[in-house]
Amino acid sequence: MGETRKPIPTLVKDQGLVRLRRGQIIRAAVDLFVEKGFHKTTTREIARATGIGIGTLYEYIQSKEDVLYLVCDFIHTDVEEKLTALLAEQRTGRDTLVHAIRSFFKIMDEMQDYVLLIYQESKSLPDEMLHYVLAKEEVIMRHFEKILERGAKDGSLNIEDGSRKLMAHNITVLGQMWAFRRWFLRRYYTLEQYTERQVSLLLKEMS
Amino acid sequence: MGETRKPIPTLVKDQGLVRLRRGQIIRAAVDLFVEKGFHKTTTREIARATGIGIGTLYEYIQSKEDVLYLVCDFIHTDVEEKLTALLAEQRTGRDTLVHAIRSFFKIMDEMQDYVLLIYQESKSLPDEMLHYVLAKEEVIMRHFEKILERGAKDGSLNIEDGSRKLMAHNITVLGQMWAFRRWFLRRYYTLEQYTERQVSLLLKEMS
Amino acid sequence: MGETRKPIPTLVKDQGLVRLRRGQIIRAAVDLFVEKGFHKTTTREIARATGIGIGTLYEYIQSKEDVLYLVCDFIHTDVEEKLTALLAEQRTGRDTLVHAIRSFFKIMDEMQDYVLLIYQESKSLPDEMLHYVLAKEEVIMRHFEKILERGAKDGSLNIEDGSRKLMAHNITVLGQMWAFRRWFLRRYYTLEQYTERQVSLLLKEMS
Amino acid sequence: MGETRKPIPTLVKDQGLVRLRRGQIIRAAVDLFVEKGFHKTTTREIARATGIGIGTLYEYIQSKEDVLYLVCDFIHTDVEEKLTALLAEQRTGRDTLVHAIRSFFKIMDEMQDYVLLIYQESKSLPDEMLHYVLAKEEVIMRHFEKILERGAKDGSLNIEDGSRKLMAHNITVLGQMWAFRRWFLRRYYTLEQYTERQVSLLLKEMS
DNA sequence: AATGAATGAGAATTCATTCAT
DNA sequence: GATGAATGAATTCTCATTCAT
Repeated sequence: MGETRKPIPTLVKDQGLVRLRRGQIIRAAVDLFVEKGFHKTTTREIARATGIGIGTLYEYIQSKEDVLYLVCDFIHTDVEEKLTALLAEQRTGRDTLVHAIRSFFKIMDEMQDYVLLIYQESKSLPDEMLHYVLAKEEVIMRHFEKILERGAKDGSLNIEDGSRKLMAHNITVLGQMWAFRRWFLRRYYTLEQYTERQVSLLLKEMS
Repeated sequence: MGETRKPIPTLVKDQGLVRLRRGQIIRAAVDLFVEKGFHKTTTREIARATGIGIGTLYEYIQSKEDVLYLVCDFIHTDVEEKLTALLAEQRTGRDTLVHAIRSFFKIMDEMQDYVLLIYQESKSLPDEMLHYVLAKEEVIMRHFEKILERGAKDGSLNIEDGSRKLMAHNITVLGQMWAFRRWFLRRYYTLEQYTERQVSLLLKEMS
Repeated sequence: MGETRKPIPTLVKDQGLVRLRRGQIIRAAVDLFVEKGFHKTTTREIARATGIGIGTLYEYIQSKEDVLYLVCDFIHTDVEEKLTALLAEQRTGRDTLVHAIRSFFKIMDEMQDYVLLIYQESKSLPDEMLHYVLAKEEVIMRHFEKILERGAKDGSLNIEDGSRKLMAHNITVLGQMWAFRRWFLRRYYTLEQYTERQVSLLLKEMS
Repeated sequence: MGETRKPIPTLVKDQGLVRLRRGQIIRAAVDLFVEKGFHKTTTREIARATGIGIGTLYEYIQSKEDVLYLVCDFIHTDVEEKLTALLAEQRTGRDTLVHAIRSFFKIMDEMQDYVLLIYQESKSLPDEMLHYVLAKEEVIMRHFEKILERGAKDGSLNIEDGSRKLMAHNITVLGQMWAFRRWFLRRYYTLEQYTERQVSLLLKEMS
């Protein structure tokens, strides 16, 4: 597997400092992007919210798109870390899947704004960066794929090989939709209701 | 039920002319938005592609956002019309649903670019316009809801009342995702495969 | 002979207006460039001095370099027109040459600042534009070349073919140097003295 | 005669070190200026090419213009040194002149880029520095003036006093033009041809 | 003496919108 | 109704210079 992250050039040599400042930039930018969207956020606002000068901002990035990429990457990494942590305690087969779905939906709920952000703004990324972001998205899907694979092997999940990708895709998408279509879903379901019904739907297919 | 469309003010009195010119504007703008996105498309480009002067453009709209709204509304209306047409020949119960899903997925496939457009750009609409767009989205979902209702009544679909909204939502979303996540799905499935597997998944829940 | 001028794109359709406004822009810019140089003149200053808004300026040009090109082209055209006018009354042979040199040196004196401008700023032009400017420079040299050719033919000037380009070059350069090195020459010579001595020098070679 | 060089203030006390570092700076900057021009070269680039930090650069100079001055002065000094060396073996009268011209033209050929640099960028110097640079230019002209004077005295050159400055000026300028107008001259003459024809032209005047 | 992170004034350019014709 | 020239606020990004370490 190749590199999973595109390195963004910086004029600053001290790598520790770069990590620190970029962390500050990301935290400031993510809120602004959520609030006003990428296009309506100005670089000056990002700098001000970060607590640094506009000139300093450009010591750590090369273009406004770089900030968007850093933000997208940060969100994906965060999702993945949480997912990985939650899946550390690996039970077997079907149980793992149920557990994973519940966890993932919960994460999607917590990170609503960020999920939305990626869905709506990642199109503004330059091609190459977009590829990296989509690759990360796939990494997340592959978590579910692996669980499905395990379940198929130990006999607790009944799913043919050709449907595995699709099922992993569905799980991911239905989780993200809790965030993306909250304007609709929240009117009729709580997170728990939404989760349990989707779990039931998804498992019925695989019984 | 309230108005289903927000009237956009115009300086021109002749209603026929307004409809004509706006049609031209929409057709020009939709292609530009698909190609470069809403923000990167300029009003000048819209006017040029429409074949009218920039001043004339502003006789028919009041702001660039108006164009985006007209475009979104046009797309939704198109989807709905196609859906309505395809559902005119109403069979009963489960058959109708399967037919509807297949039709809807096909429409989503044909209108890929437009689905994408709405997913990515509707956030740029002013609040009020966004509400109208989301309301239209619901109208589409309600099509499926009604079919589900009919199926429940005639006994051919086994679905409890509380799950109906969710199911309609899932159908809609999974259809849209064929367009939105084509970068992934196309690698593994054809439209037919995707459709049949999703149909099978959705129906198993309701057997 | 190919096109002698590079067309600069404009957003304004009315060709008469374009000529008018560009004339205003050139007149404003040439003074600013003479006074502070190309790099230290801002586009806003050019707009202000022209009496138009910054946005309007960019309706008539595409970049700051365009203004520099327009200015360089204007100066060259001006020199050439003056030269052509002065040479209309064509005497023969050596007389014409003497007359031409005197005229040219006088023009160089009148246009000192502009000659300087071209010598110092034309390097800031994009490659293609620079070629057009150098081509114009050659057109001016060719005026002298032709006179030399005529003189050689009618026997009043003794110059071999291979030296003609060089001689035309020398005349042009020594004229321009009256402007370019005024900081030195003015201390010791008046324009008349400079002219007569150079004429004498140049003619001695060709006797 | 006054000072021939403007002292540039430095924060560093050790004079030897100053000379060393400034030498490095000049060598780095001259190439950059030739390649991209003064304005498009950044101080950061100069520092990097010199192999020192940007902070260190400013220990040895006070402004970017200082670097330009150091570079111009270096070039002039170089020209002068080469000229002086070549003229050490002083023959008499007319021979010396011919020898000097040939040498000078050769130097101009070797230093093409640098001659161009001075012609195009010295205008960016602050007034006072510009005066020093022009003074150096005069020093070079005076070399030729002296030779002409000697030739006049020993009878080998026929030139009246009032023309001496002009003749020295012409020699200098025609030499520099080999560099400055290479885009034209190179098409028709080699350095040797150019030199011999100019020598012949200049000497005819003085026979 | 050396360093390089921080800075912010300033620059070119864009673009939605207006309004006189 | 149609037009398109005029506008200037807004935006991204640069870069010479400083100063604490």
